[in-house]
Amino acid sequence: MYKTKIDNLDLKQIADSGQCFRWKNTGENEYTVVAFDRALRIKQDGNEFELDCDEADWNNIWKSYLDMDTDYAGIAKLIADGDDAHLKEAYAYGSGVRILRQDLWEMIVTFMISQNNNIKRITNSVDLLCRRCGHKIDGSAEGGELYTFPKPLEVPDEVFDDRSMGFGYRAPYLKEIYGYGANNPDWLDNLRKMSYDEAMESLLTRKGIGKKVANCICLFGLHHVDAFPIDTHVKQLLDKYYSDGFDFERYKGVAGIIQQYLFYFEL
DNA sequence: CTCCAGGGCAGCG
DNA sequence: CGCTGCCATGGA
Repeated sequence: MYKTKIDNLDLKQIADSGQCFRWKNTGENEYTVVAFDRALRIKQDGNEFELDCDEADWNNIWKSYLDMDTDYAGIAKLIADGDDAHLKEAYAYGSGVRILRQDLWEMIVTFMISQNNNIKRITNSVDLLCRRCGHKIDGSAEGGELYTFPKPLEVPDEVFDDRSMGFGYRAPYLKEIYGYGANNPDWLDNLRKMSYDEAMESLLTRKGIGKKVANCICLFGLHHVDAFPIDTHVKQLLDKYYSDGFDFERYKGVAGIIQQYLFYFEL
């Protein structure tokens, strides 16, 4: 058990913010998080957190995952000092939203599934995929068994042909990316070394990854915080509240986080 | 019944 | 280039 205080972090807000599809609400103010082939139970009481791990795991894994190295207080000040009334309202509503540093492969596959899809169906497909092709994580009996996210070579082709997975028309894209990942084992590490623009270019060469999905992968899987994914909701919100244009220049370097506040508020 | 969901692709002009 | 129709699927 590790205890710590964290500001600008709300488990429920993050769980509902549409960036992670494998968080489970396992109790009052308690979530079970699955990432990097591990599970972690987190309990929140205000800004006090109890994490079901030791201090070494916190320092080595979860501290980074929860984006403790980003200055969220500074972003709060940037918003407060500005004159964007709608953004201030959005921030007041979801100041506990963060951009998690999630597993890159999981983000690639998950956001390919997400295209022209809804969060409930995305969650269901991801869950079915993990259950069928991942392996069980130790000590995950209570609150349902937990599984790792299937890596390349861990998903047989027939899984993509199975209609009950709910992949719909995206199934061939997923089959292709799993094959590409298997044949190009250095791809993920190379992506991690690239700039935002380079990563976008590499991602866009894959079938089923367009501009929006590539931006989500850059933001959630590579932590390129300037990535600003524009989906149907963000497009609507930009039209509604920012018909004169959004001030990307002011929020350069944190635009992706701002986008997430706006997105979460719009939901 | 239609419309929509954290879109992208191919086929046009 | 931009525009359009289509893609599979379940819920509203």
